[in-house]
Amino acid sequence: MSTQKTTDRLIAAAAPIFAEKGYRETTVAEICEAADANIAAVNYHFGDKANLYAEVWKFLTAAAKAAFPIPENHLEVGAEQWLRLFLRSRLECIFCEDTAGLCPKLIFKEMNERTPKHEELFLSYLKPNRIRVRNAVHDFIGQEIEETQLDLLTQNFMGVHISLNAGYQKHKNDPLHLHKFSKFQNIRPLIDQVETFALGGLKEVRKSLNS
Amino acid sequence: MSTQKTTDRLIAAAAPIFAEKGYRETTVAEICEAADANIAAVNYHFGDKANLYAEVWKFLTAAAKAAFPIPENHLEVGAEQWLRLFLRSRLECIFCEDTAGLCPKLIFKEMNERTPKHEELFLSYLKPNRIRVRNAVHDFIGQEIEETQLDLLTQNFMGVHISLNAGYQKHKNDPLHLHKFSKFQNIRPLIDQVETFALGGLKEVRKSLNS
DNA sequence: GGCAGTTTCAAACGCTTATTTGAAATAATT
DNA sequence: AATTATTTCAAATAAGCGTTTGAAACTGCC
Repeated sequence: MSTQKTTDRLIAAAAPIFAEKGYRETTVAEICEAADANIAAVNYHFGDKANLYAEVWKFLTAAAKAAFPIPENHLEVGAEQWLRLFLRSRLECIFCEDTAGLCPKLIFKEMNERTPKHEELFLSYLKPNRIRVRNAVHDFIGQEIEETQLDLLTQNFMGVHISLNAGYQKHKNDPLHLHKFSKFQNIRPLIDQVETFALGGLKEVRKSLNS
Repeated sequence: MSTQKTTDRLIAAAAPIFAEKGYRETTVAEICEAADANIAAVNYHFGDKANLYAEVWKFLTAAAKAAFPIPENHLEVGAEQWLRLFLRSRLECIFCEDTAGLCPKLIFKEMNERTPKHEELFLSYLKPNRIRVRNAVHDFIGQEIEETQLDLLTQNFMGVHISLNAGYQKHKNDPLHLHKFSKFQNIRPLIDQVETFALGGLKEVRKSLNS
């Protein structure tokens, strides 16, 4: 039995389970078992399962932010540099194997599950970041561009790390070899390559908008 | 009451529901109601819910393939051209609004749900395509490249349409404006832009591998 | 030590949902 | 028309799971 308080044990135990299986497929029974707590502990301490889930989000997003910090926006370092920093930060987080690494997994699971807290989590944790990226992309393009086209481009840029996360998560039955991205391999050149791809895409679009 | 056979009505009714809500959140009760069939119809005709789900996959992947056909592989048209055709085919399918358009939605839902048929569906419908893309990307790069790097690049390329699909599916609470990609808008320039992004990324990586 | 407040516990409740059942209705076959 | 096979039906079954409950154990305070 750990010396932590029960609430902390529950959050810590729930995090990897929610990140692995998503909200719906995770049972409070298994969380309580993993936390060495009684079946009623979740409801007693958090009211219900959904509130615990929201606490896990708070916990993991904070962990990820602390582990891979980046400038608040692109104004100080410039659009291109900030986009690079953003992408690298996300990629390192995806491939890291400690608590912070659970954050992308959790987000990925939430992406196509409609949990009771979806709206709230989305607005609190995802939307602000997305707007920052959009602004940086806008600045990077540096010229007139349709709203829709800018949104599309932002989605494409974000998609680079999002889909990589997705592919990485399912490594067990991936037909390719993404599971080789492990701590046993030097991921630097891989991250470099992804950066090249993403920025290359942005540049090509910028170029096409000029002509 | 339709004149179709009950099995066909069940598949046709189940397709949009599974595509919208995923396997787990879909109940056989609502499928039967939508198909104007009795609650026991699914088990009688398909054995269980999972088998009906597999039939829906068969049905929708066939519909998508028929609606947006592409050459079997890149050997006839060349790697770059085939990759363009592949991407366009996928994008048009994502944005189309009839039955074929349900296929990407279904795939998207399956992506992070572990349904009883996951392995089987993955091997039958997803893996072969992925290998074709990988081969085309390999050819496009046209030089020595690490296995892992090639897989990564393939994932990046695939990710362009996958994440776009993801973003499009959740248009309702998307903080940006992806929901504007509707039939009321001319999607041609948007598809062009995505193509520019994806191919631009590939070219930049190819260039970097040369140096 | 005694007491109030807090936390833990095992059992039970209530709800949802996939599946089964056995009879009734319908279709096919002779 | 009669018999058999197939399909439909409403009700029942069974299992999973979030939540509640009320008693027991524990903690801090006087």
